[in-house]
Amino acid sequence: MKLSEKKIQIMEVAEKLFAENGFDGTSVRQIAKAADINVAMISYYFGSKEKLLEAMLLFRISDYMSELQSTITPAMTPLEKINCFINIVITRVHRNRRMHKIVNFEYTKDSRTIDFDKYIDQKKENYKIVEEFIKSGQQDGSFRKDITPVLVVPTILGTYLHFYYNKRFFQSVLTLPDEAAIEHYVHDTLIPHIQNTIKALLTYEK
Amino acid sequence: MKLSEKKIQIMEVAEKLFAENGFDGTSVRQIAKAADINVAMISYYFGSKEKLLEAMLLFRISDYMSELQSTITPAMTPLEKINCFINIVITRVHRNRRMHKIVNFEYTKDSRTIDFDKYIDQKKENYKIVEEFIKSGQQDGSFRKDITPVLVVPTILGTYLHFYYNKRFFQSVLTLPDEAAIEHYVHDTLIPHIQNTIKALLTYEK
Amino acid sequence: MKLSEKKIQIMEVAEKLFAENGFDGTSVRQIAKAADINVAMISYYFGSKEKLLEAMLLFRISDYMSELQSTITPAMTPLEKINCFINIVITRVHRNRRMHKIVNFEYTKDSRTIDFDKYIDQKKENYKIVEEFIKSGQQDGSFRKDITPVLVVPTILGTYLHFYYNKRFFQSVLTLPDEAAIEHYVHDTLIPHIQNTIKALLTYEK
Amino acid sequence: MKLSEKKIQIMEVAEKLFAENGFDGTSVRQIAKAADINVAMISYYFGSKEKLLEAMLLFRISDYMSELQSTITPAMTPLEKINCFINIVITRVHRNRRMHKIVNFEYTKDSRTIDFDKYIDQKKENYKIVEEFIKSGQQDGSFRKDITPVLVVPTILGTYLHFYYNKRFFQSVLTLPDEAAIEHYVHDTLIPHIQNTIKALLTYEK
DNA sequence: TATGAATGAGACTTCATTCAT
DNA sequence: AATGAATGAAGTCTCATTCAT
Repeated sequence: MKLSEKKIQIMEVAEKLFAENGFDGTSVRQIAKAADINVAMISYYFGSKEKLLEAMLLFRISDYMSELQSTITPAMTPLEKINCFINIVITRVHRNRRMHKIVNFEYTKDSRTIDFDKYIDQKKENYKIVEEFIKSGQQDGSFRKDITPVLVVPTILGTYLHFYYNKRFFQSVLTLPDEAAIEHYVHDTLIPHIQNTIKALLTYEK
Repeated sequence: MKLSEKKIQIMEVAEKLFAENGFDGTSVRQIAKAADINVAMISYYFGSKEKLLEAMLLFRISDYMSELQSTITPAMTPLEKINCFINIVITRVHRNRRMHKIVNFEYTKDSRTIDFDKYIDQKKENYKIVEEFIKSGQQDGSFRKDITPVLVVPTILGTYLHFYYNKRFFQSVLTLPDEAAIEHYVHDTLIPHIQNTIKALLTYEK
Repeated sequence: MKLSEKKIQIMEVAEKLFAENGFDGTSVRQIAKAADINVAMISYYFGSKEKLLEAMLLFRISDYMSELQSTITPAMTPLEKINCFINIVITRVHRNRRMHKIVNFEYTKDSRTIDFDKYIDQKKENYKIVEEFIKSGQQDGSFRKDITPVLVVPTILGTYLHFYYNKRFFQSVLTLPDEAAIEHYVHDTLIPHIQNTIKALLTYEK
Repeated sequence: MKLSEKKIQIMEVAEKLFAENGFDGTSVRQIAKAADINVAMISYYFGSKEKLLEAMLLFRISDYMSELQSTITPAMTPLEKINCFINIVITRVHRNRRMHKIVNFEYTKDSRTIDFDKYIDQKKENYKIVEEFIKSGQQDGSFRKDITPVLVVPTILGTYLHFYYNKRFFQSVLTLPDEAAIEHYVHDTLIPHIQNTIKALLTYEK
């Protein structure tokens, strides 16, 4: 499937609406109207509404690959690696926060008919990387040994996730008037907070 | 609105289905069928599908009040208070995880027409309590001073949230075959992990 | 069927609502609420919504009988009789304008299942009376001979009817702020206008 | 909104059914069945049942404009003008009697949500025209001065209205077996009757 | 006698998709 | 390749009535 400009435009509009109103809460008519195309185009281009979501996922995921390997070098200490990972992953997830929100919700559905395999693969990749970093830190003695590596990811992503899902609340509490302010807050305060938290968790001596 | 047995049954069925398939992804017909009642009963009892959700929220929230005040005593140290809070809140949220999932999603919708006021009030209460505990720990010198109290909640709840949203993944990775096993894991491992994390964050010396 | 107080109250409420929103546009629930009774009462008392309408008609019609014979005396001239008739009939119809509006509309329905026989009988009575008056006037030379008596009634009732159906319009044009003002206008201006019109029609020389 | 053949067909069917059974008494299913289209088409074409009625009104009204100005010339006497007006208006109203019946009823509803503005505008136009004719006749001395011009319209239209609403009664009394016979009666007898009545009213000397 | 609960039918509308061009 | 028209299914809700007490 080639990515004509129209297709991309449709996927971007769909991502926005799916994130705002949910997959079931968004009709193809809404998408068509917002993307200024004919309703029939969606079935015509993607086959169905569900396949549009799948196409959008693939589009976003392919947008995504292997920034990690090029910035995290073997010379780094395990803690530097973790910090670097947190920075890259949260930045990424924040950039693609809409897609992540959609998946997070749709993936848990019982009646699901959507194919999330590619997304799940990537997710597992992330878990593996973090586990490796932590284990190497545990081996060289810089990290505590009584940490379950697999639970570190929920703390990293969950903190961001909860922040984003309650965006409106934090906007008001932290006085973040617009998207730019949120952007800055994520980079200047939230990411350091998460890095701090994980560093403390991994290196704290009882 | 009195709570007849039928009403409660409908709300419980609805909660389950809303959590599994989303609010928009669940039809009143499905609910009626699963609850073994006539479709018209939902409008008859609650007025509308949306009001059913609101009634269910109130029902769950009223289930909920003031366990905190009776278990957290002034004699405790700030750290003990925080640990106690984490334990109670995560246990609670886990017990009502379906409701929280539903709200988490529905609340972010742009087109929302549902009244979440009571729920939000409770949420704000939680934030206030945590902030107080942290500030008192900061004053008596037991906690670091460079922590943003408001960001501690996302780390607590977000960790649980992310765990629950990826339940299937963790079930397979951590070999948790059934709900009982998950229950034990949450209490025996996840809650301590979160307590550990927060303790480290608050008391870690650079 | 005895006319308990409750029954009368229900019929009066029903008449008001039927006149305001039509028979199909009024639900038994609305009636029950407005009359402050249980929904089931309507079926229980009257059998059905349609039978309630029929009962209301009978109630109003029996309210109604034979004022004419006692006020119109043989000694009157035909014109006096006509004028007296106009006065009595318009006053009556105005008093029962709601019922007349309902009947006027429901009676023309194709899918009608309501029994209007009693009402129609009364209507025919009216036509006969007017015809008699006119014919006697034509015989004694006081009325023109080229008038179709049966068309005089539409002019009398139609003028009032059109006035009432466009009540809001006339209220604004004629500055009639409330029901009392309308009442006065009907008696002081509209009835004389109709009497004038009919007198002119019947006695005018080309 | 362009007027495809299907749309017109739907509007005509709807007009018939609304006139026969009322707006509330007619379901979109009935309309769809009678027009031999899918139920969804009504929403698809018009948006809703109410908007279908509004579209039908506009369609009929646009059918309607400015026959008056081309037939009523300044050279006519006021009486000729009035007679011409009666002829045109009654002919028109009779042609569109269904629409007028519908509006007459729906417009008086308290719970009304339908936009009748265009229709009302036209109605007001009619009133203005009649008033002008009458006033000019009163000025040149050919009409009586003690007539309320605004009450002349109810007499003109009300007479016709009452005749039409009691069609079945008059059919039997006047032996009018079919629509063609009614048509003739309206033109040959009813319109002259109304013209006679108004002429008498306006020119009669006490 | 009187009522709150409950019901099946049917109301209007919107849905994603397909058809004919 | 692209689209406006059209469709059947399903959505939520309200209806008048009946049931069980």
